[in-house]
Amino acid sequence: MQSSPLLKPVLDDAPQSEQAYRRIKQAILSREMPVGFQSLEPALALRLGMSRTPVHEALVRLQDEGYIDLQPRRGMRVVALSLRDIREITELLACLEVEAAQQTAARRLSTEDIAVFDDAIAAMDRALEASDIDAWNEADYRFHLLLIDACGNRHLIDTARRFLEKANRFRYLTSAYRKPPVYSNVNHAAVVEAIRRGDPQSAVEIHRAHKRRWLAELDEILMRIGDDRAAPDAP
Amino acid sequence: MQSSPLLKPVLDDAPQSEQAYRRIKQAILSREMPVGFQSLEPALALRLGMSRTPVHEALVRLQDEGYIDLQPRRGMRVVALSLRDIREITELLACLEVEAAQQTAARRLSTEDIAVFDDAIAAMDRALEASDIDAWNEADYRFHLLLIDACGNRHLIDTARRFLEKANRFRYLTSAYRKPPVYSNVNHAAVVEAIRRGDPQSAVEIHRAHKRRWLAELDEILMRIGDDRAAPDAP
DNA sequence: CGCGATTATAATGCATGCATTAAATAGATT
DNA sequence: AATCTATTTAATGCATGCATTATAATCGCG
Repeated sequence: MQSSPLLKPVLDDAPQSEQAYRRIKQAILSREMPVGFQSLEPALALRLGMSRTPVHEALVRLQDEGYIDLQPRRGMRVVALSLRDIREITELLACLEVEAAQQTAARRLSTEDIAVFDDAIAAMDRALEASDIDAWNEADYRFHLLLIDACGNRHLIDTARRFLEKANRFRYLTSAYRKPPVYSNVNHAAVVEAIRRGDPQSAVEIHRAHKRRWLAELDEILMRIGDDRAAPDAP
Repeated sequence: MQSSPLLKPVLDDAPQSEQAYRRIKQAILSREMPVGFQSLEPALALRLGMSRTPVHEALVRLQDEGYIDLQPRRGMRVVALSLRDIREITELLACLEVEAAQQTAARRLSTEDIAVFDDAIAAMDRALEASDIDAWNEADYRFHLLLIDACGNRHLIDTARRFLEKANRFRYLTSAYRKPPVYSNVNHAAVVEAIRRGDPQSAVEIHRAHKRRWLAELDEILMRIGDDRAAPDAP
C-alpha cells in the first residue's frame, strides 16, 4: 500500500516542526487537505508520527501565512480562497512581478542566466503545442520563479515567492477555465527579450500590459466560476 | 522602579505565545533589544514570566519574519539591517504603496475617509513647522498606514503593513540624516488630492515620482552612513 | 606551561503531564 | 417530551521532563 504524502517518511534531517510545517502546507497545496478540511492536533500528530508540540508550532506558522484557521477547540481548518482572495493575490503578484521584471532588466543578466529563461519558455511552448496543461503550468511556474529570483531584491523575492506559492492553490481552478495561454508565452518571451536588451522600461510595459490582460481574463473566469457556484446544476 | 516594556505586565488576555511574540518584536523595534542582542530561551522565558514553550514558538515566528536569527545553541540574535536591506525594503515598500495609492484612488473614498488623511497631513505640517522629528515620523507613519489600509486589497495591506513596520527599524537612522521633509508633505497632500478626485493615474505618478526622489536621497544618506561606518572617527 | 582529550554543563527540540475549559451527553424537573 | 442543568469527555496552552548535543571547563600529557 502506498503512503500518502502526509505519511511520506522523513527524508532530510530538518527538525520535526519544520517537517510538519512543510508536509501540512504541501498537503494543502496538493488539496490532499481540501478547503474546509479540519483536523485536531492529536490526529495530526498521530498521522505525522510526532508529538503535539512540533505540530502546534507548525500550525501557528501556517495560520500566520493565512493557509489555515485555528480555532480553540475545533483544531485547524483549511481556509477557502474566495474569488476576492484570488483577485487580490493575482493583483499583488502582478505588481510584484512587474517590479521584479524592471529590476531584473536593470541588472543586465548574464547570457547563462538568460538561457534558463529561454529553457522555461521553450518548455511552455512545447507544452502548449502538446496541449499539456500540467506541463505548461509547471513551466509557467518555473518562469515566474526565475523572474522573481533574478531581481536581486531579497525582500521582494521572499514576498513574491510566498504569494506565487499561494497562487498555486487556485492555479488548477483558473487553468481549467482559461483559454490556451498563447499570449502568455509570447509575452514572457518579450519580457525576456527586454531583459536581454537591458531595457527596464520595455520590460515593465510588456509585463504590465500582459498582467492587465490576464486580470481582465481572470475577472471573466471568476464571474463564470461565481455563476457556476451560484447555480452549479443549471442546464 | 519602572518596568521595561519587556517586563510590562500582561494587560489583555492574548495567549502567552502571542504576548511573547509581540513583546519581543516591540523590544526589537524600540531597540531595547538592539542589533546583535543575544538571548537564550531560558533567560527570555524568565524575563517574560512564562515557560520556554511559548517563547520558543514566538521566536520561530520572529525568525520567519526576519527579525531574528535562531542558532541551535546560541539562542536568538537580533539581525542587523544592512544598507542593502534598507534599500531593498524601501524599494519594495515604494512599489507596494504606489499600487495602494492607485487602487485607493480607483475606489473613490468617502469624504470622511479623506478627512483622516487630511488630519495626518496637517499633523505632518505642524510637526515640520515645529521641527519636531518624532511627531513628524509618527504622523508620516500614520499617513502611510492609512494609504495602505485604504486600498482594499487585504493581501496587499498585510504585506505592506509588515514591511512598513519593519521600516520603523531604520526610520530613526534615516531621519537623523535626511533634510527637512518638506517635499514629503507636499507630495502626500498631492496624492490625497488625486485620491479625492478619484484619479488613479495621477496618484500613481505623484507617489511614484515622490518615491523615486526619496530613493535617490536615501542612496545619498546610505552612502554617508556607509562612510561613517567605515571611518566613524574621521574629522 | 601549553595543548589536546575527556568530562561536565547546559541549551534545544520534542514528549509528556496537567490545569483549564469548551463541547457533548446524561439527567432532572416541569 | 422538551428544556435546562449537571456531569463527563477531551482538546488546548503551557509547564516540565528527558535525551541529545554543542560548548565549556577540567584534567592529563608532552
